[in-house]
Amino acid sequence: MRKPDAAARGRGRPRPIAGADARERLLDAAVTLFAERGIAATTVAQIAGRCGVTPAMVHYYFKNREQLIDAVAEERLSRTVVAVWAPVTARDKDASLLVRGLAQRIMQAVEAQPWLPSLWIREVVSEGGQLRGRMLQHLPLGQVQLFVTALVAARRRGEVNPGLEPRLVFLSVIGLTLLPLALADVLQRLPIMQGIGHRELASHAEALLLHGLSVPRGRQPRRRKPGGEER
Amino acid sequence: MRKPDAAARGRGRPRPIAGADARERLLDAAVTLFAERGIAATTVAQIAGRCGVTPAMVHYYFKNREQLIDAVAEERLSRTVVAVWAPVTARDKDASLLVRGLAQRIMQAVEAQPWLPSLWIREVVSEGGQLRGRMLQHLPLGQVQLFVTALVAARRRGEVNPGLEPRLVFLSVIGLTLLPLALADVLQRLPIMQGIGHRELASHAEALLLHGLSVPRGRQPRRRKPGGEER
Amino acid sequence: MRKPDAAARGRGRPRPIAGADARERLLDAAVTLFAERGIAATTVAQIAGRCGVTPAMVHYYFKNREQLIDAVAEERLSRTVVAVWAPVTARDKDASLLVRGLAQRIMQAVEAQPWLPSLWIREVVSEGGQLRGRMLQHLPLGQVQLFVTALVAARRRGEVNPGLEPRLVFLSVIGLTLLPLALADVLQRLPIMQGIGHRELASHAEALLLHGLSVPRGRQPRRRKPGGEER
Amino acid sequence: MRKPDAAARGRGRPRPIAGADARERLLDAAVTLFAERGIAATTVAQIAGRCGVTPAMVHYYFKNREQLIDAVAEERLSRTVVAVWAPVTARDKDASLLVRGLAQRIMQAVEAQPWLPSLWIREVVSEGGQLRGRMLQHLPLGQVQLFVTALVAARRRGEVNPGLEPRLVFLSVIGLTLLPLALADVLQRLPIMQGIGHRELASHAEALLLHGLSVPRGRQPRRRKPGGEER
DNA sequence: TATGAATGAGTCTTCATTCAT
DNA sequence: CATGAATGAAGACTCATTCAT
Repeated sequence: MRKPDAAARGRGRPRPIAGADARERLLDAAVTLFAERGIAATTVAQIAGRCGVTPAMVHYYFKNREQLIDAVAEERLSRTVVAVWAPVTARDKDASLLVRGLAQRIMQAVEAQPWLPSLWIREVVSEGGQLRGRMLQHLPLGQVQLFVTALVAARRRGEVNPGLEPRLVFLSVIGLTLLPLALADVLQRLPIMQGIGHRELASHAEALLLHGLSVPRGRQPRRRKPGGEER
Repeated sequence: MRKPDAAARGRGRPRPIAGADARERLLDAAVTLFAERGIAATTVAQIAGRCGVTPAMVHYYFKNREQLIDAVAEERLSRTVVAVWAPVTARDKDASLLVRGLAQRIMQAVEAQPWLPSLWIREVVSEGGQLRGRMLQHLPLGQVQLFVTALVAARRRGEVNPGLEPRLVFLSVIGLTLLPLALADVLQRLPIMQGIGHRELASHAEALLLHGLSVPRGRQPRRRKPGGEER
Repeated sequence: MRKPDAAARGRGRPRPIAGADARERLLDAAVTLFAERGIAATTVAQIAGRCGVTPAMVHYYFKNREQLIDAVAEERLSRTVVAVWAPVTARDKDASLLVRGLAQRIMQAVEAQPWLPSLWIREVVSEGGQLRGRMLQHLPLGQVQLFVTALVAARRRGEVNPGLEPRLVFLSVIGLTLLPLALADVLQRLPIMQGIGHRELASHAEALLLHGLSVPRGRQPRRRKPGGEER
Repeated sequence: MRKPDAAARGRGRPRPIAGADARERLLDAAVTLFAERGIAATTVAQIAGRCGVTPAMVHYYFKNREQLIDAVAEERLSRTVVAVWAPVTARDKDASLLVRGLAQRIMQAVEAQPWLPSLWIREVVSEGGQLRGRMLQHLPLGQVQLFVTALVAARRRGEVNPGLEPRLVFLSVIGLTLLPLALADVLQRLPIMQGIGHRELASHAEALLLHGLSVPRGRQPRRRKPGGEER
């Protein structure tokens, strides 16, 4: 257990494939382990072990544990976040399309980077998460702003449920996608949840989001009938 | 061994900071720190320090770090969870009321236990969370089952958006409440998010949930047209 | 060699004499080892080993290697320095007595603290010495100033070799005492140096200092005959 | 293996920083760093870095860290020592001239090799100094012997202060030159020591040494009164 | 109850050293 | 000559845990 190298060599695990980009492979191992057990609970030795190298190698490429985390934030998480938000432009007007697009890109990102939900939930969303600060700086604030602005406009035009707070919608999208996705593996183990996979999560979230976003009947412009809904 | 409280409470022994029993105060400190920085990043010494006692005392009361975590799960988290779910009974039929009730009780619980969102998000929802296993055993599965069953029935009666998966609804409630609440303190620091507090989060979530839960116009019973699910 | 404990226990070396002030014993071990091999070359484990305890104990008492060094500076070196300089008062006028007193107190200090010469030479005198900065703050500058002032006055009164720089005299004392003392153990191994011990070093230094300090004949006040001595 | 210089010198191979041979430049960097921070605190990488090469190059030229230190001793320190002692011959009889000569050559050596005082003080004089053993073997014992013998003779002839120990005189010279020189840079930072440079150190040391070496008045041959040694 | 002293097991980090290229 | 990649060994430091008092 002190030297997983010996154990790892010999098996079909990734071995020092000379020339292969060790740095990239270390980052992959790191991001996976960070998602699996949390950054705080992941040791440099574990990351190294996954790649069949010694802990010293990790320092060779990253100098610091801290800088390794930086690299994960910038070269893994950040890129994913950009990919999710980049398609949002000033020309997008339709609230439903915007929201559906965001949700779908998140689901796609998770398909390719299964570590995303757990890592985001634990290290960005949670108080004191180790990637919070790092991510705040790398957030595509411009796109988020566009997203919010478009929703505000649509709401003003009466195309969006007026009970919603436009600035919170993207958080709702995250809450309805990443959070259940982070729980996906436990769900599968629960007998009650049989048959629920990513596809089901996605369609549920989309149904809830899109209809929830739409304007309630009683609130239709011009056809408002009195009767206080939602408190 | 778990409860020297009763025995100790009666006497007038000298205590560093008069007040609640040491054991309870340690649990409070633990749950707070666990929420603030995560279980893995919290040392026994930090917990002890918060109560003005030595780490040895923590072992006196809990024997183990593991057992301390157990105690937090059972005597803090579990109770809160029960309080949230207990009111769900077999008699509840109205889906809206069920969902609204759940959401409101979650918000109330957070008001009293501010550590809830962070702790739940990081240690229960996240993969490998240290409270996952412990919570699964303490989940009021009976109530959850009632909740799901009621939704299934309501959906069958055409009172619920058929695009939704009844078994996922309670997850959606969590995703729309605890996740944004866990981010509340960061939001306050963002200029764009000025004016968003618990109240706004609650009303946004409720608006989204309740309307999202309702039946879309085109889907009203009696006017059901076959096929045509979203994707 | 990894665990000197086992080896050390059993022998007549200082063993965890319960109750005995471990902190003091650690400081003693530290100062000795620092003198023997230099601060940079002394590991925390070596210091602990000398006292028959684990390296963790060193951190228990000193938190840091750095703070251990601080403690050595303040609680060992500094005190010795004070003892050497404290007797200098504003009432001392006689240059010879001043210099002889300083030299003698240094020799006495070395008798009681054999680590003094090596430690001072390497860690205070040498460029980048680890005790330089720390000692500068703890130097009894007041006394040094008195010493210099007295010499300046005596020189002005014609009682001191005018070729000397009063501000450098105390450095000369150090150079003539601590430096040879630091070499004492090598000297003893050289056949040519047989019979030279502390006593001989002291009397040699004193003879050189006191006569060197005195006024050369050709420079006696009132009897000055021309003829440029000392360049 | 020691000298690829000759072979390399002829060619026009690409060098990071054109100039002296890499090996010589590494030695220069090493001796400088050794003086600045001590041998123990100097890493091979630091030495390499100063020359713009990789640590591996240091091993190419010196095989070992130990052998690098050897080379510094032999090819830097030793040469300087020889230069200082070489001029001492069996024909020198005058004690003053001998001592003054030694002192002056030391000062000259320091002018050309500023690393000398610190390196000598820390690594030769100090107990356990890393150059002690190496220097003992390279000391020009013959010349030292001549020096001592001449002083013994002069003392016997009544030309030298009889309170001195002839074998210790050269140590006194070192103590009065190298030790203050090692402190020179600190002194400059002290306001009290303003205006004290190498020149002042030299003249002070010479004044102290030469007069200290001379015969005290009361001790002049022919006027010796018995008894009455200092102390 | 409560603590101070003590430790073993680990974690991060540094560094001299090697080696294929 | 020269380097980048890689490592073993060690060193500082942390922490949960124990135990005598």
